[in-house]
Amino acid sequence: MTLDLSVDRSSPVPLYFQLSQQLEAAIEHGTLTPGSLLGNEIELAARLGLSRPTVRQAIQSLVDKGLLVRRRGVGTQVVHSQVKRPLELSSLYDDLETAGQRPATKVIVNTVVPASAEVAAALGVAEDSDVHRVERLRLAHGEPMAYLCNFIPPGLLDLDTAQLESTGLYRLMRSAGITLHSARQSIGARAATAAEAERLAEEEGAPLLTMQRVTFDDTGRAVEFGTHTYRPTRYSFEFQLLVRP
Amino acid sequence: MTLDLSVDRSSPVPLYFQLSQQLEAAIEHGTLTPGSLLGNEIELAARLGLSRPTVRQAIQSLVDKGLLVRRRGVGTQVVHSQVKRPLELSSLYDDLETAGQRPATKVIVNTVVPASAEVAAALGVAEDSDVHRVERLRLAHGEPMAYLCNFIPPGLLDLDTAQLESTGLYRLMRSAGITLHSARQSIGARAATAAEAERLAEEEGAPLLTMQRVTFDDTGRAVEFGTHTYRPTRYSFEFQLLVRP
DNA sequence: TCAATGCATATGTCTGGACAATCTGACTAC
DNA sequence: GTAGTCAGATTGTCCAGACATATGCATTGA
Repeated sequence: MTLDLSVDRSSPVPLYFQLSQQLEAAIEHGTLTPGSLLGNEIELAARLGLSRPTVRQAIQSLVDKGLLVRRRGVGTQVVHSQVKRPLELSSLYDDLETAGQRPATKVIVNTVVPASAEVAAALGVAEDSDVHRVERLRLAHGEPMAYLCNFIPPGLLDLDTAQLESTGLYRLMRSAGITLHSARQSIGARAATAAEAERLAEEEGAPLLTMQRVTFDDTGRAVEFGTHTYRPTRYSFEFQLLVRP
Repeated sequence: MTLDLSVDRSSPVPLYFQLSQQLEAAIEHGTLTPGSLLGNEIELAARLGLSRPTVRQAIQSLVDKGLLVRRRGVGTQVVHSQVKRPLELSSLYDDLETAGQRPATKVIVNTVVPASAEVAAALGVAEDSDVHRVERLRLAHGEPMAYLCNFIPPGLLDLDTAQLESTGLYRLMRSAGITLHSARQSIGARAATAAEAERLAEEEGAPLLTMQRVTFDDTGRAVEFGTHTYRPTRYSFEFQLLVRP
């Protein structure tokens, strides 16, 4: 069947982006069935009144997302597998919200402390200089799910306790004009200490999932250092990986 | 300082790739210092005798890797942060080897079994149909580090015990002509059972790091389903994330 | 029967331009 | 002095082609 594609040249949305969105919708919707060929680029460009580079740019963006596979001499195929979303720089809050769980946050600590050696190294600030320290308990359906301890360099954003309880840290940062760029993560496990067990309603010695993360903005500045502990019976890290060709 | 860039038009290596490699090397080597502007694309193209799209393609590939940031009206900047490598579809074997540890593998089980419901669903094969089952103990410096249980659909590759002990599963697959494309992973934690504790030289009830993974090739076929348990005192998952703009 | 050759097809690479959108900084007007 | 305006610089988007190269299939040859 011929796909119903069209572009609006009067729109400020780039043409390649209009096309890639329509193709992605068609894949998502099942109009483009997995394994089917997309039809060659030249003909597609002619049909839409676009140039081949523009069509290629649209296709390439979907290849990067893992939705399409190109084969020279063959064509462009729709990957047929349950590709969800590749791993994003997401916050636990957003994860929970999209999963339909209603996340709640209880701010335990929201203060300014001198940076320890570890925090100073992670954030790239001087030792003993002031940094924000935020500790939060994240709940889902009223049950504790994770304990989040974060350090934030001063002057980046207002850390209002009420705001911290109503949304996630990443969302606050983005709305403060910070462009998140990359993060370095480490995921491990260890036995709960007595204090941790108490906070998360677990037993001492119970296995906990741990995550440490340093987040950088697009200037390379560290904007956040976090040490999180999760209840493994309530949470696990799920993500999709793509090979870089 | 002016960067020493050049391209070899007689080489079969694409021009944009030659350029991106030289730029990456310069960044890695410190010749291009973090935060410095790259100089505008037009002038760079003229200096190298290339067209602007070619130069843009080279730069774009480094932007995708997170090494550069473009800003309209400003220029292209070298990100200054310890960007290592974004998360790749890597095997534990390769990870250990590049970390300088000498990995060893002991194949515990290498047989063919009927697929359980869980395995059949993950691999997309019929329940009770034959699949390979491989169980391996991965050691580093003679110490057990992880217990790997994998299921592989039949007919994909020869599962030779000697080969499994001398290299990793992913490497075997790649050399069998399989093009790995994506994987769906889940990382969690739980307490060790008596049997698991014994295999990994831990105590019963000790926290273990767990990973489940289904790997797909570029046709969307599932080529491997694995259930791994790691000793959290010896191993953690470390990776770099990039935001997709 | 099976292997080698050749051809059509599709993507990969590259060119040389054009105009638009955005950011920075300097200049001007109040 | 401050705010608004404008010009220059730079990347973003787009075009119309050209040739290279890998793939799959049909044809040809042994």
